[in-house]
Amino acid sequence: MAFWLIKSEPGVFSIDDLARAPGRRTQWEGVRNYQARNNLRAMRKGDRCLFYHSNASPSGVAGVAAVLREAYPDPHQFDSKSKYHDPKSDPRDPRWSLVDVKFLRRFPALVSLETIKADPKLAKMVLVNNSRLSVQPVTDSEFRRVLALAGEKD
DNA sequence: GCCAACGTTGGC
DNA sequence: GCCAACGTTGGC
Repeated sequence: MAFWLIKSEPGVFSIDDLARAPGRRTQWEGVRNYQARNNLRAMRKGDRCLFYHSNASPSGVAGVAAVLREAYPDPHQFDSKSKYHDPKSDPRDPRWSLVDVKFLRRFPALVSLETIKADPKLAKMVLVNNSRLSVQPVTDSEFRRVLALAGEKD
């Protein structure tokens, strides 16, 4: 099993929104960055995702989701009314992908970015070193460390 | 709301 | 292929 971190602005879509969604699942739509897209395409069913709240006060990891369905073409790229529309994407070779994720759990308390930055064991996290990447890999030990900081067991 | 960091676009 | 201009992300 692999581990990832996925970002969402809680004002747009929070972990509570995921927990309330039908089937507690959602399409992880709108990724329009190639590195993030490649990470989506590398996800496998059952992989775990840290659900990160960005542009929040404070920002931080709010809980855990799981990959339910592996990457397939993001339908919004072909919808001219969508804000995710990409007129340059060819339907025969779609440029953008998404995965479906499902809610696993919400942490009792957010693991804030400040906490993560202050933790020597998390100094190499992509989050700390490339804060703009919206879908990023997380190592096994980083994942377990964030769970520990959240007061959770594996 | 500001602005640094970063990715993308397009002229040449 | 270089790089300046521009747009976006996201912390603060």
